[in-house]
Amino acid sequence: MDTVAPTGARARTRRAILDAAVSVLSKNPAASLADIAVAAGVGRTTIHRYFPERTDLLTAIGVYLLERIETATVRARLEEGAADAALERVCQEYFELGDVLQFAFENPQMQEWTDWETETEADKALERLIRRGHAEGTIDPALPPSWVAETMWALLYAAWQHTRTRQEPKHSALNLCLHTLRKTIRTG
Amino acid sequence: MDTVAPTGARARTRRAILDAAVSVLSKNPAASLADIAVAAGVGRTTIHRYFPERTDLLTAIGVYLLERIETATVRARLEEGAADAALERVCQEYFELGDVLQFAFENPQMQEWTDWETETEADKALERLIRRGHAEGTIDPALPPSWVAETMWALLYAAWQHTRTRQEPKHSALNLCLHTLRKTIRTG
DNA sequence: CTATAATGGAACATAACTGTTCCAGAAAAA
DNA sequence: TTTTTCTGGAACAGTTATGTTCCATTATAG
Repeated sequence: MDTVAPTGARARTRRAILDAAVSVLSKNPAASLADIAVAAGVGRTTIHRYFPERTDLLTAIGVYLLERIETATVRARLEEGAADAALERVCQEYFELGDVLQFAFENPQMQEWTDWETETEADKALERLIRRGHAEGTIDPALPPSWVAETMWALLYAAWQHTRTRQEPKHSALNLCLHTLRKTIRTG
Repeated sequence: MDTVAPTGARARTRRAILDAAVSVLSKNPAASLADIAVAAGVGRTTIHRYFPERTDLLTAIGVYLLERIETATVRARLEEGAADAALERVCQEYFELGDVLQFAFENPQMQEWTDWETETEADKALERLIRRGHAEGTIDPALPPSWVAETMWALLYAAWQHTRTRQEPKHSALNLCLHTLRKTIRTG
């Protein structure tokens, strides 16, 4: 029950709850804890054991998402190769986040639950990358770093949306996304 | 009290409720009717008079939004001039919708409240426009019409977001949006 | 095997929102 | 002014989600 020394079981159920919460809340932001409990295959009481109040769960989701974005960013190894290629790599990594993407977009209040506003490592790394692209000439210097980043997120959302409404396979949506991003950042 | 013959007052308060609802729900999709009533400067009872149940209000918002998008589309006069120029015009019109934009993005459930799925006149006109652009050569034929449309909406969202987080003035965000859209649809 | 940790479920209290009714007062129309 | 329409607020019942407590059961560790 302590927060310290999380045994295997505790860490596992905690994860299960968080994953289920993201999945359920991304489809219906107003879902109840009972809904989440069912999706997690867990008793509602158990959820309260891990997250005393609803807000505790929400803030935990916040840091969980940030972690996942963080690791995805690291995986893309932004410092290697040409900046535009690295940007495409990270775009692909983010695309794989799926649920997380949808959740973050459709729960703007997230920004209040956690320190979403304060710049994360991922944010900074991304900004560095784009500035490097500006210097290299592989990314249009007319586009501010923050705008490039926001555009990428927006295109990711559009791509995900595209797989949803149209029945299109994920890879073709991702291709459209990358193709569009490429044209967007191109110089000139 | 009848639905027919809406006197000036009735139409006015109805509008006030709808506007307040869009404004409030766009910031907090889980807001209560009491919150909306306060924002509208109206008693909660009055809301129930106009919209007996919550879902009635939500569906009404749905058609209201569709109407506003519809008129914005008409204003852009999509049939006139070059396709890419017309696309920029309609993008500007949509940008002006503000709240509506944010609301539509952050309430995906809207699609269940109303016939959001079924293609509207605006959707069809937009698709015709893009196909025309394909034929003219002013819009990249490699991009399916639905993707171009979704990209435009995504960029609009990004632009609006950009005015929010950064303090940037609206016009410069719109400029970035249009600039990016232009590059996106460019052939090649 | 035994002891501890972890879980699920029932039961309960509480709070919040929804939807309804009723009535008095304000606003508009006649 | 008189009449009709529209409105706000109070009061209420019903529903739902939340948060808590307790206990029996299962899994895990030692």
